[in-house]
Amino acid sequence: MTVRELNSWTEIREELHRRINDRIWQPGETIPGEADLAEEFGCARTTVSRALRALAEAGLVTRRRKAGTRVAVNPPHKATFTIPIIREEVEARGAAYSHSLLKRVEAGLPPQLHAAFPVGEGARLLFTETVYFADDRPFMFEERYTNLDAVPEFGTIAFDLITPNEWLVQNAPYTSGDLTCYAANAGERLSRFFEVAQETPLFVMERATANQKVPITHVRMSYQPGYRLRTRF
Amino acid sequence: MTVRELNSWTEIREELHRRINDRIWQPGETIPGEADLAEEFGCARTTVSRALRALAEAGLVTRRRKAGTRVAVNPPHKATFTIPIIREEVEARGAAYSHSLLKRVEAGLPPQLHAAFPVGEGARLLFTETVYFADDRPFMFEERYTNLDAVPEFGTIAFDLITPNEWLVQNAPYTSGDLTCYAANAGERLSRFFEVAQETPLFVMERATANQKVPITHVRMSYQPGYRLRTRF
DNA sequence: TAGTGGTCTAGACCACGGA
DNA sequence: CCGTGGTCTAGACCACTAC
Repeated sequence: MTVRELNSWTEIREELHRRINDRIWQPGETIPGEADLAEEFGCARTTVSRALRALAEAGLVTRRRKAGTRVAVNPPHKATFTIPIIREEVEARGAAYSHSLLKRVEAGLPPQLHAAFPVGEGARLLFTETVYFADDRPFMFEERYTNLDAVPEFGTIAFDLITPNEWLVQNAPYTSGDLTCYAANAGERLSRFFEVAQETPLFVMERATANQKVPITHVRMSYQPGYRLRTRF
Repeated sequence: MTVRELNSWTEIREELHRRINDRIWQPGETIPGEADLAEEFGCARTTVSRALRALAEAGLVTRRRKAGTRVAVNPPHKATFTIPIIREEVEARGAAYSHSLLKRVEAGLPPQLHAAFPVGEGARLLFTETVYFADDRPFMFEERYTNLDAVPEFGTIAFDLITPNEWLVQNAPYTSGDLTCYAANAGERLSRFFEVAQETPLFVMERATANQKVPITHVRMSYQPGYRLRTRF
């Protein structure tokens, strides 16, 4: 059997992927080192390294110095969601986009949010409430606390043309964050907005962002009934 | 001002990240080419390339040949969820794990799943229903259709020690998939399992996997009331 | 301590795609 | 066309860590 020379890292990645899928290398087994594979494929070690790094990022193999590269036993299911800008998401559905600022007031942080959004006691927070529409029907309901000590300019914006979210995305960079998804009943207030029963289940996302440990904003987004967050992998 | 020489790709990534955060390079602006940056930092172009690739994967910049590298205007919010093995998730909470197979029958695919799980008409499907417990309290309820034409051996397994999911993870590799999250009411059946009102909102995930376009399995996972899917970025 | 992956270099060629 | 990013090479040194 003649081994075809593979010299592109994507080809090598696919070949290694195939060997794992076909159980040529068993789960938990240590596969040959970079140098050996490079020799087999007739390419530089760097190229093999690139392919193996891609497989490691995908979770198919685990790599450790000295111990070598092993086929993952339980390849973790990883899924990357791209949280779209609401405006783009609505327009992608072919609907007309609009939004409306319902509330804008300096307020204290509800106690239950202290863990998720650790601002100090004396922090100045602006609370905003925004509804996003698709074809004049409510699409998403947003409740947001923003740290004015971190982004003072946020307090001076009229959110008629731009949304709080869009302004923050463009003007308040963040370095880390936390995202949570859960299900909740619409309840009294949201049931009126979405014109459904109070017991209607809604998909809710909460996101907190921070810049170098300085809390920027915390937002709860309640989506219209039937909303689905979807991704392929 | 003396420019400190940066010769590690992570240092360079951080420096470029800082310049973007500090608006030294405006959103939408084209930043210097790899060769220029390499000269500035006193390192090889490969190293700058590595740093820029990382920023591109994070969505902070967009890169195109000839056009160069631009600072992203609306950095997309990306979040990677790691869908854990239920056994590990339960044990990570310090609870005792167990599971129970409730049902196991060859069945046809419900019409509403045809879009998400495109098996042919004559496909042999095994339907399994499994409850996962944490400390003897129901944690997750799983309804699964598995394509026996793709993984015949699946039909011969007694799922007392291993769960359908674990068996598939270890024995049926997949190359692509689709993940959907939404909120749903418990309804009659699940309300009895979780011992809650029928109107209780539950967090639901549906996952379909395929190997080279051959559908493998479709699973709906309904989590206990109050469950939250969480990730940091 | 020795073996393995991780990284950096200097140079080269190539592929894409804007002008 | 031709500039830019994408990739490959051969070699070197380093960092981590299992043994």
